[in-house]
Amino acid sequence: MTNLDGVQLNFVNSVQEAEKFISWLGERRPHDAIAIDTETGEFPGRPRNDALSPWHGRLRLVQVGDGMTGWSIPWDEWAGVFYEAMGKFDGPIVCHNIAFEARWFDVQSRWDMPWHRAHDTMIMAQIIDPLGSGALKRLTSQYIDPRAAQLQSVLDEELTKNGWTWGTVPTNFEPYWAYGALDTILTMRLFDQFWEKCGPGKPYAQAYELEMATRKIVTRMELNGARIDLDYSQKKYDELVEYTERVKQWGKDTYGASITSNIQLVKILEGLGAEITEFTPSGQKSASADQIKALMINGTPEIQQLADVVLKQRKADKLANTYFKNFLTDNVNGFVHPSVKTLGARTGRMSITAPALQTLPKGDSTVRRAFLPKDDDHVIITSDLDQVEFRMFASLSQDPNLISLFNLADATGSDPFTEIGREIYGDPTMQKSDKRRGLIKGVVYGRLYGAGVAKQALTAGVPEDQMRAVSDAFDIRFPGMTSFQKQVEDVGMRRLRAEGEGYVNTWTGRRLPCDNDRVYTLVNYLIQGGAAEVFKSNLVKLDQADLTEYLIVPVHDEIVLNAPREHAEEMKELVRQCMTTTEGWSVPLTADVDGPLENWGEKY
DNA sequence: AGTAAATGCGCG
DNA sequence: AAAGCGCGCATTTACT
Repeated sequence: MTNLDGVQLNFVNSVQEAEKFISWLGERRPHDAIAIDTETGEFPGRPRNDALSPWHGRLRLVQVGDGMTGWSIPWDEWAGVFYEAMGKFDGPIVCHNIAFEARWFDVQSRWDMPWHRAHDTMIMAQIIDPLGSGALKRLTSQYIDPRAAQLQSVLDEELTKNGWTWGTVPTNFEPYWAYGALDTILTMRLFDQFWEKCGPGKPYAQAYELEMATRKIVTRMELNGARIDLDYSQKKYDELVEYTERVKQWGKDTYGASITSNIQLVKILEGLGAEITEFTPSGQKSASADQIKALMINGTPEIQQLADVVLKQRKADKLANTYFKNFLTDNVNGFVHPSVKTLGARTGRMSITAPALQTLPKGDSTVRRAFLPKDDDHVIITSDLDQVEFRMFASLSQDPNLISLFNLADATGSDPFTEIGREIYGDPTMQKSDKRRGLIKGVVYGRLYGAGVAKQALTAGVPEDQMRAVSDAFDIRFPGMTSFQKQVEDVGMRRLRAEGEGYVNTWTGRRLPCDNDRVYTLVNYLIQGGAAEVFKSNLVKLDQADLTEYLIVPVHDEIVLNAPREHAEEMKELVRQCMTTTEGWSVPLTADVDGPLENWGEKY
């Protein structure tokens, strides 16, 4: 813990102050690094949320600082000083949440983030503590000086008192610019501490390098955006809303209650003689799709009709309001620019919001059809990793039989699950369409997620005895799977007892902790987290192949991209190579490529 | 009135 | 001995 005694906060609002700032910038300092931050706001009268979007809001302050001194520069009046300073400065630049700053500079300035010498203390914090909040305020209280939060509180009170927002507070209001300037100092203090764990030769060096490279690429994807067919989206939205409204009214007219209220729906169904057998986590009678589907099999004709209508209504509502509505409201000139957290999940997976492009329905093409290439000269191509988690699991388990079956499948171009099925059932004629393949997948993914045989049977929709037989056969044929799981859990338990926390380290050295009462989840974390890092490494390879400008969106183990119409086939081959990993694993981590497509939905 | 929790459902 | 992992979004209901 350090403290903030003696720090200096400055405001650039004159030629003299500007000269002092430029002179200060030339001084020597630890790491020769500076921190950069921005304050942004909505345009007066516009929605508050605009303050966070470089396409809707405006830059208000840009701040530069080191461990002891911070400068706030009002953007409208003194941007020139910032450009001059950045023209001279060639040392490391540290930000807290660099993606935010980089987007604003990209959209609203003629300065671009020099990623090759840039750092992010939020990424460092999330690697060091995957479960902690990355918020600067909290990190400052924990690592630097709890008093720093007070300045923020003063500012919050002043904003309220004066009726100001982030868009209307005067840039020369001292608590505002001082708060901004202090953030650079706090960022640099965090950097000093975190560098001890993330810098070259330190435990998290490889993980940090991978994350910074990923952040650069993914930020470019956010800026690229995804082109939306607005006419189609509007037409579908209108159709679907018209349908849902009509059905809801029918429910009211027929049953005098709302079929979109689950409580009321359960009452209606029971009134018709239905028996509810499913329950929610809190013990209430459930109106889930599974329950309703069961009623469609067992119920009276009237129950069946209602069940059918409810499921159709839910589907239409989901498509209209979760997808098409957001495409229409979120787009900027026909492109949606999603927000991607590159360390969104505790395992190191990414998560995407506004809109949630990782959750588009894949059962049919209705929603994905709305995603177009960026212009007429391009087409869409996509590339998916092949069973990446299972392949990593096989590789880590070092089970020779499992590994050789993957190699056999790859050599003959067949399906790994089918090869395993032939082995398990002793039936070399088994085909991919065989129903028993589902049980094989159930056992594999059940184990990857830590499910018991009962749950595996439930998911696969077969009797438990049948699933247990398959599971037992797995243990006999591939004993390495269970022994690997046991080993991971044993290490986790030992660490929990010795260090107070169970955890695994992925292949880059990243540390992934579990909840104390769920040590069994570590197997999944190791696989899921390791696969996320493999995928991120593939993004780096795509970047090194100069394909970043074509990238659209990452979906866990899939990348979607534009390809020049005339060179789609060459690009497919290049992408396939970048998405394939053969070094470092006993089973090749292969990838498939699809396209050329006129829209994302053509694949479905 | 605004926030949180519960519920349900979309994805890998 | 047994344990389904990780997310985001919309709506309804419960609570302050």
